[in-house]
Amino acid sequence: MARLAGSDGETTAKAIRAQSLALFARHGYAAVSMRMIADAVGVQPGALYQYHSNKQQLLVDLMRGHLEALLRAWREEEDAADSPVQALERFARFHIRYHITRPDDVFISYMELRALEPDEFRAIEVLRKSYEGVLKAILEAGRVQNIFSCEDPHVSAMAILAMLTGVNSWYRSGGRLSQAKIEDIYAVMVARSVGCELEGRSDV
Amino acid sequence: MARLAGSDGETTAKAIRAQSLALFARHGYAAVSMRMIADAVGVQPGALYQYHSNKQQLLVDLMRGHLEALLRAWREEEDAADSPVQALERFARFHIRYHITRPDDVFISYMELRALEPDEFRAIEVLRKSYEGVLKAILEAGRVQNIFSCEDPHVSAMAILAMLTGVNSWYRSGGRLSQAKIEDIYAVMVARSVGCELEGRSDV
Amino acid sequence: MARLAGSDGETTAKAIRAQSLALFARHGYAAVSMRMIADAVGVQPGALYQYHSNKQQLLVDLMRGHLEALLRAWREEEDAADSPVQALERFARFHIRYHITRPDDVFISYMELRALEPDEFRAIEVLRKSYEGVLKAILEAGRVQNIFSCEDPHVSAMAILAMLTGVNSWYRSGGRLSQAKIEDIYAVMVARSVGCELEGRSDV
Amino acid sequence: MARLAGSDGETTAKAIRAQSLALFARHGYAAVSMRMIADAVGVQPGALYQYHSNKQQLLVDLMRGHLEALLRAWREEEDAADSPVQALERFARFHIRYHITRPDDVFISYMELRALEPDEFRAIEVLRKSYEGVLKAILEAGRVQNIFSCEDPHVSAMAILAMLTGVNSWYRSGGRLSQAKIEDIYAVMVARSVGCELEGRSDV
DNA sequence: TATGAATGAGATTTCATTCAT
DNA sequence: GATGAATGAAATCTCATTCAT
Repeated sequence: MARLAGSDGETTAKAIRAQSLALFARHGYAAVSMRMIADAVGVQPGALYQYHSNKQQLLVDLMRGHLEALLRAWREEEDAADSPVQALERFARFHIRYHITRPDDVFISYMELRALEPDEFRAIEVLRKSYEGVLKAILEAGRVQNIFSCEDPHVSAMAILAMLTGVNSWYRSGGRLSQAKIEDIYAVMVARSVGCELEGRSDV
Repeated sequence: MARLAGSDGETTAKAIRAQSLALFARHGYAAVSMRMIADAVGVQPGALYQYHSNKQQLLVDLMRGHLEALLRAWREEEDAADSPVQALERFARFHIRYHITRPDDVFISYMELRALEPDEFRAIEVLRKSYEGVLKAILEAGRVQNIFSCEDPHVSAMAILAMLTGVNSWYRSGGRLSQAKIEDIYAVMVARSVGCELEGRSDV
Repeated sequence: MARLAGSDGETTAKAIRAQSLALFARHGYAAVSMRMIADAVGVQPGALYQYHSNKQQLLVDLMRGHLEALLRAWREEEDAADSPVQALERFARFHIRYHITRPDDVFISYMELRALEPDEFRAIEVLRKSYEGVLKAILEAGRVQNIFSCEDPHVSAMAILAMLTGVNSWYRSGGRLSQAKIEDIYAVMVARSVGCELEGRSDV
Repeated sequence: MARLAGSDGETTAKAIRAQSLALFARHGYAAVSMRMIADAVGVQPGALYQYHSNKQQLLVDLMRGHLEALLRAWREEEDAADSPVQALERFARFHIRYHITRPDDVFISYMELRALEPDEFRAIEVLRKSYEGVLKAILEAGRVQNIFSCEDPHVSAMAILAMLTGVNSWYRSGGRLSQAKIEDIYAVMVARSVGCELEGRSDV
């Protein structure tokens, strides 16, 4: 019919983001239909096209939103005064903390890259590589200062990111381990993986 | 038309496995149609139903085949005489070696669990947990002998598996690093993550 | 949002007529969406419904506007003192001149009759037959005076109108032939088709 | 379900051609849905895609089929021994006879060119221009031999084709005039339009 | 007078699957 | 063992239209 009394574009836009994120993460982009999203939002499928020009663009908008927010958050978190060891710990803790609270964004931004058409893929890859570059720079700085025993910063960065992001594959909030404890455990493992012991935590 | 001269069920069966594996890995189960698989194999879609009763069962057959082969391979690899440190290194090297050569099987067996219907999911999970149990047992053995500094064998096992399997996300055969070198690097990182140094390799 | 400063109903009405005419002529009524028209006009689709109650009525308004203007123009052009030959030449020249400058109106008024619902169709047919009657009357007058060799005025009228209107299918303003030259050529052909030579133009 | 007992591809293919031709001619390409065609044929819409890869290709197949058959038919009809006057009469009679029995093919092949995408349009235009070239060659031959008073063969060809094809806009089989009589009338008009009288027929 | 949000219907097309041959 | 023809359901997306603002 027409606009329902009280309906509001911004509210609908947020609901579409939230519901499509949850559905894509749970079932995968290809397995989620626009009808499923519309049902979750409480509108007809056609209404989704007022907000995203097609299904692919909806996915792109979710990914771009996540990666841009992630990069902004790190820029606020980082401290130029950190030593490489401090920077590595800060990064590990930040990564876990940021990712653990947004498992759906994380999952689709890493797993649904294959669903992107070439142009969209390239645009998103730029953002993703930009974040990977943060960790690589930290490792490289530690390596040239002979603080890290890290033969190949690229491989180490990939391994560390895989390990850190892997938390999301098993973490459930309210589970046995607190978020802070998980940060502690992983910070130590990350440091050790480049040959460092974090001070005062050899007991972990 | 009837059977083409020279067409052969076993050949077709293998081609279906190979092509569906590659397609599911590249695009995801939901994004691959039976027609795409049939085209890749060189038959009509209806022919696929001579080998797998439906699309879901085709996926299950691929996963079960992979996981059963993986467990068989480990049983041939393991050595009851190993110390926990040796066992951990053997496991790390085995995991990388086995997985690096079967990236498609690995990928779909981890990523397409969500595409399984409940009954099929449970059956596959049993196999998967059985393999995770191998690593957990090694870690637990090292922990009780005070060889590993490993507070929580379950968390550590998940972290290590994530890191090891993560190789597949960036490894390309013929790349800069040999498979043996990658095994070395990861064996050291895995050992360090539980507080051990592998002998004679502090230079890695 | 309310009315934009400076927006003006009459301007919009004219723009809707101009743009819908061009789009219907180029792509056909059924292939043009209200959204396409709105985009061309520079308004939202809903705004179109302030001027025409629905898409069908928009088409009817275009056709009626054209046919009524055509009949008015002929009434101003015709000369009761003409002989049948003069009247036929006048009609041929008028038809070409009037139609050649309004190709879009002409095209949709002839081609989109099939898109009209029965009631609207009948109303438009009355206007169209009224114009065809003009030519038929001229031919009939020439026939009864034994000036035209024209066995069947109806068939001849249809043939002549098809030929004359056919100019629009290839004429492009600024092309090789001037409008006046085209009028000359067709006036001669029309006259000859009923067995007459126009005076002083046997060279054409 | 599956193939119905007794269903047969060639039968269905012909039915699709016949029904889509009739529907496109009556309502226009854009106004006809695949569902309408499927209903007329007596199959589900999806079955149409076994015969034509999409709606556009269905239209192209209809047009190409018509134009190729038309050119083949003329090649069998033409007689190299004809004088220009004889050739012109033969062409006029052939054109009317061929087109009058295939009004739907004719209509869509001339009117739905605008519905073609650029590549398809070019391919069809080649065929259409090839047929126009037949008439132009006849006119040109008569002009250089000073038999036809025809200043511009291209314009005359367009005018004559418009007139001849225009028959389809009013002819109904079983109507007042026989097909032979219509051929006679038009043959005379066409000849006169280039300044010739057909022998023994000045009475028409 | 016009917008912005939405609807309900329907468009084209693809899908997994079936089964007579 | 495989094809070729078809189904019934569902996918993505567009459409004309409505109406609170």
